[in-house]
Amino acid sequence: MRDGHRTARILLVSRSERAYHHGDLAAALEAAAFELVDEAGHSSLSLREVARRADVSHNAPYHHYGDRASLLARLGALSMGGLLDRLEAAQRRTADRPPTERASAIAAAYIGFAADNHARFRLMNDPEICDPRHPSASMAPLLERVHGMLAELVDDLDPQAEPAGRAALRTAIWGAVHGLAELVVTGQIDRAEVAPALDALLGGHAPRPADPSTPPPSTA
Amino acid sequence: MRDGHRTARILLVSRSERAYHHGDLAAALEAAAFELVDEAGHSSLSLREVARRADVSHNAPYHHYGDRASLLARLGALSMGGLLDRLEAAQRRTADRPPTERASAIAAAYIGFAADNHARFRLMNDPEICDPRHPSASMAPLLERVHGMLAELVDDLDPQAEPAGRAALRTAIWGAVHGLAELVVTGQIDRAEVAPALDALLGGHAPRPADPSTPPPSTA
DNA sequence: CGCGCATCTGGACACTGCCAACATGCGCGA
DNA sequence: TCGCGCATGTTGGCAGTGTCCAGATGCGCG
Repeated sequence: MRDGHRTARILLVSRSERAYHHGDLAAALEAAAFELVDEAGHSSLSLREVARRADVSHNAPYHHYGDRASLLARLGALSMGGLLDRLEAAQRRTADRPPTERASAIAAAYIGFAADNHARFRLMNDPEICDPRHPSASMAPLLERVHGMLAELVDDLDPQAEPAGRAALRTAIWGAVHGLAELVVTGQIDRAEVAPALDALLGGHAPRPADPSTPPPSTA
Repeated sequence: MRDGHRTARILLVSRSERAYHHGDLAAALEAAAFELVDEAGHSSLSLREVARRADVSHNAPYHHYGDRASLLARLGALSMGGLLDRLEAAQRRTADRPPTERASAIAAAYIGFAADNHARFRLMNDPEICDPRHPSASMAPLLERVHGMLAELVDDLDPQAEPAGRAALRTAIWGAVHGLAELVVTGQIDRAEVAPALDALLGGHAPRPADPSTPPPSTA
């Protein structure tokens, strides 16, 4: 440390040359954490490595997140937000198209997000991190909106079904879309197999498999 | 340690009163590991705790599994074996019934296993542990058999579809069943919602939701 | 100006996975 | 039958981790 004048000028700007207070450390931590998650999955994420990448001490994160689990829960909620953005974009893009096409577009968006964000998708579906049954789940309102979209969709697909049948159809479709996403993420099926399967399921015409109009979500 | 005669007689039988060689340590380690997995999920499993429960030194497991990942992979393969057992039992039980009923029974068995074994189901579906793309995946032959069952089933359900359609229907059904299981495991839907959804999906009559004829798999 | 408190720091502890070196005793060949 | 090799077990050690504690820093408000 102390070597005569001030402090050693290490390569570039080191922590010692920065203001003591960071400014927006929480965001920087989340960005660094997403970097790690995308690189190697959330199970190997280390709070200390996050702090290192944000160029702060190993204890700084504790002033923004009580513990590792809280950080991961936050990342999960952010990821769910990213998924929801894609779903709503697909919904808007097909607002004036027939229901089957809308259903296909939304399903493709769901699975596309999972395929583009393996690690985040697994993170937000890990019940040890984001358990919807937990009372303080910050994901609850987001899940609510996903459910809402699904309900609306199924109502459009089959307007004259009685309530019980609609509920059953809703969870069936949800399960199928979610399951296909999971199979892609775990590498059990190839992404190319998704569109035909969706076709078989919804009967309608699935949109082109690639979905370039919605870029992968940024960290923010 | 040394307190006069022999060695301290600690409560019950301690490691020091046991034969130096264990006999079947591998099995004991797997049993202890499954215990931990079932209690708190595989992410928090610690090799040292496994060794402690098997009453051996913290390094003994390394002579049976190269590292933590290998132990978990082994547990994953064992779990997959348990699932396969249930599926084949359901298949045998409905061998002479109509295809839709057989499909319902097998789907219910799949989801029932997941519901009864949350932690093991998650373990064997974690791509960081059991990646089917990995060449040395010991689960490959098991997955093969699951695929075989699925193929046979879909062929029975729709005998005169052309190959492409059958493949699509196969992954669609697989995805739906897998997705419903995942939704139950992550707590996003209740187990009771499964049967109606399967009904909506397969059209047929699903078997009773509970499935008492196949007890939960033992550790072995 | 000065005080409080959110923020950030280094140090410490218990725990972990894994490596290296040594101990034990079963099984097999001479 | 002996004794030697090697799988199986042991203790010890290292680096890395999550979390707690006590102190340093500096922004904002009286």
